[in-house]
Formats: sequence, structure tokens, C-alpha cells
Amino acid sequence: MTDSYCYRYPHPAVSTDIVVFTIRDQRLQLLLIRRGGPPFLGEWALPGGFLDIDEDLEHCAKRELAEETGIADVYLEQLYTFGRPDRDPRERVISVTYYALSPSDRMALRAASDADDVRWFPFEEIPRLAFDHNRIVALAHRRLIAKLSYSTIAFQFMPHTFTLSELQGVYEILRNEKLDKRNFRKWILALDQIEPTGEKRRNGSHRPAMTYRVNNPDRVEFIR
Amino acid sequence: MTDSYCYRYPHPAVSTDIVVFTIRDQRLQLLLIRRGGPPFLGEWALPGGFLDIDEDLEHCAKRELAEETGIADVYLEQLYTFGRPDRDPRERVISVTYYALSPSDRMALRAASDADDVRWFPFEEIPRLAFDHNRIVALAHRRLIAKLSYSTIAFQFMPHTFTLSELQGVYEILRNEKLDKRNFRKWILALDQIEPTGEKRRNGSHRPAMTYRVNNPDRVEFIR
DNA sequence: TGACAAAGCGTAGAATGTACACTATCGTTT
DNA sequence: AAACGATAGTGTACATTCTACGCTTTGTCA
Repeated sequence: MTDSYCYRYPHPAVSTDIVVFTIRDQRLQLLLIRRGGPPFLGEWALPGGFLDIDEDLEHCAKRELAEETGIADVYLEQLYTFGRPDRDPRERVISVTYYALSPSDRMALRAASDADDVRWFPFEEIPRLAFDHNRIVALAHRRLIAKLSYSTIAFQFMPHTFTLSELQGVYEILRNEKLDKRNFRKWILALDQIEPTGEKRRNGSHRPAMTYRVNNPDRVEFIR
Repeated sequence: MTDSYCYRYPHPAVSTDIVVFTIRDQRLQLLLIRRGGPPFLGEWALPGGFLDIDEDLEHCAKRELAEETGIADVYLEQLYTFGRPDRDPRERVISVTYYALSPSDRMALRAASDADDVRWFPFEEIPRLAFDHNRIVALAHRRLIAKLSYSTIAFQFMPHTFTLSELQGVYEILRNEKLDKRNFRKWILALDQIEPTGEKRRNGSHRPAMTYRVNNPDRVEFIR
């Protein structure tokens, strides 16, 4: 008898799953892992796993992310809790989901040995995922896009210093439309959330651009 | 041995707690119950309780609300999941919290026999609550206020028909400031979310007001 | 029928959002 | 060293939205 944790009433299992977004190769991409065990063995899924009994929820999300993908130090925010009784064939599982954003330069995946099992997917090319993970991804994406318009969440995709053109590029990718350069600069500077570093960056055979940094890189501020 | 639900790994308990808001007596109020058992016996707390093993999370929230307070048919939205390991002294409990809004005319509480244990509290007069429930209330309130500015969530406080002055009053209470009548009317009508019923309502010894209804009462729309 | 009370309505100025094109500065090529 | 290619960087006019503000209407009640 190895089932040695007993309760007077049935208890569900609790897990976390994490939707990690980044922008690489001028596209919004997210991180998936290939499942190494049943159920859904061999299928793509979100990183995540079961909560330790004395562990904070957010700690669980960060731990699973580190264990399964080697990623740490990302912006992490709780997304939603999914709990349909039939969402896991093994037992009742409540999944507290998070989404994470990070600049791609901070996203070194684990050693190449596992590289086959952890991969970035462009958002438009996400395959069918295990469990209800496609729903989770869809919700995370909607939240991200919504937050774009009333918060500084997009800054979480930026490296420590960046040019205004790079920042504009991120907004264009996320909003999926071209923006006017002058209007974008007026708007973003008026937010008073970024400041010039004083350094310029040569980025090819043309005029170098001023670099900027986020005033308060760890906070996502409401705007408007 | 009554502990007959056994697992290979420890499982937390999962509960839901619900913050029910309404507007009565020209104030934002919320519903609290007095705890009838340990821990925190006799203290005020949010309605809520443990998840049945085959029950959807939202169903649990509605069921507990009905059982403990007699309230049904409210607008319900998931708020956040709280899971600090020490938040319940009995055992590890993950609480999936919801907030609910409803017009006060739909809020008949249970029979007077329990009336002492279920009560509306003006938001400013909330006592110290059991568990981490004060935090939950604070988060629910912030969410409500935030959603005011980019959604039609305030309509959830309105009865089936209402006057524009009544609606303006709700916004004034929630935003805690006086609004200009003409500007409010222009704005709210331009949203194209309410329509006149064609009926007028006498509400005292003065000119009667046109009543309106919400076009799509069950949906909360994004605006702006 | 006169007093009271809330309903209902419009305009002008300020602030914000949007459309739009040329010059500056660097590296590279000839 | 001059010309070219490529991105950086800048301002203005117009449209839209937001904000401030007071009088007339229409009912009830005494």
C-alpha cells in the first residue's frame, strides 16, 4: 500500500501550467514541451506539474519552468484556474495557470540533450496540445493583447536596453499591424516609463539609434 | 478509520470563496457570513466552501453561495486563486475565488432564522475577516474598479429597467465622485449598450424619467 | 395654480489622436 | 572622396474626443 496520504473527503490534485511568451525572429513564440509519460505521451503540452504540499503556487510555476525548460527570471502572472472534472483522464486535477513573458535574449533553453523535447513555436503554428492546453494558450493570448492597451506589459519583452524602433517592432508584432513612427514615439515617450541611456547602438550600416531603458523594469504599470 | 480517500502524494484541499457585491442604500456593500465552526468560529468570512470531487469550480461557487446565503442568478467571474501554504490552519487549502455582482432587488437573503449569520456590510465598514479574506476582498474591489473603465460591468448592478439617473448614481458610488449629467448621458448612450424601453417611471413628485434596459444583460462587453 | 424636484438637452474650448514626408547620420561601395 | 543605401529622428494640420457649464420641461403635491 503506497497510497499513504489519506483524507476524510476526496481531494483533487493541484498543478500549475505556464504559457511562456517571447518574441524571436520577429514573431510571437511560445514554449512547449513534449510529454515524456502518459497520458498524451509524445504530444506537445505546456510546461507545468503538480504542486508540492508546502509550496506556494507561484513557486511551483517557477520551479516547474526551471526544471522542465531551464528558464528562470521571467515576468510571471497568474492567468486563470481551470478545473473541469474531466480535464485530466488520471484523476481530478485543478490547474492554476500562469503566463510568463521574457526577452528572448534571457531565454537560454536547457542543454541540447533535451532540445528535442522543449521547443519554441510561433503562435500561429501551435499544434494540437495535450489536455485543455489549447484553451489555456488562447486565454493567455487574449489577456496579453488586452493588457497591451492599458498597461506597460510589452516592456517585459524588451532586453535591458533597446531602441525605439525595436520597441515599436514589438508592438507591431503583438498588435499585428504597422504603426506610425512619429506617433508611436510621441505616445511611448509621453507615458514617461522609459528613459534614454545616453548610449547609442550601431545596428548595421546606417545611423545608430539612441538606446532606452525601462524606468521600473519589474513592475507592469497601468496606463491611460 | 474514516480517512478513506488515499493518494500516493499529498493533495491539498480546494475550495471556492465568493465576494458578492451589490449596491444598496446608495453604498457599495458586500455579503459576509459568520462562521459556524472552527477555525475562526464566530468571525466574519466570505461565503464559500470545499469543492466536490466531480463538480466544476464555478458550480461550486454557485452552490456554496446558494447554500450559505440563498442567493442565486448573479453575475459571476473568477477572480484569483490563493494558495499560500499557511492560509488555513487545518490543512493546505487552495481557494479559487470569484466575485459576483447583482442588483440588490434580486438579493433576497435566506429566511430570517439565519439572518444573524448572513449580512450585508458597506465596503468601508468591513471588519477583520477570517483567513486571508480581507486580501481577497481588496483584490476583488480593485478588479471591479478597474473593469469599470474598460467594460460594461457596472450594468450588472442594474435591475431589468432603470433610469439614466440611477445608472449614473451607480457609477458615482463606485467611482466615488460626482459626474456631470450631460456628459454621462452622452457617453453612456454612445456606448450603444442600453436602449430606452419606451416606458416612463414616476419616482416622486416630479417629472418621470424614461427607463432603459441593457441590450445584452448577460454579457460584459469591452468598451473603448 | 404656484412651488418644488428631478428630467432632459447643446455648445464652445481643451486635450488627445491621427495622417503624413523630409533631413540626419552612419557604413559601404565605387 | 563622392555617391548610395539604410535606418534614425523630427513637426504640423486636422479630426475626434473630452470637459465644463445652466436653462427649460414635466410631472407631483399642497
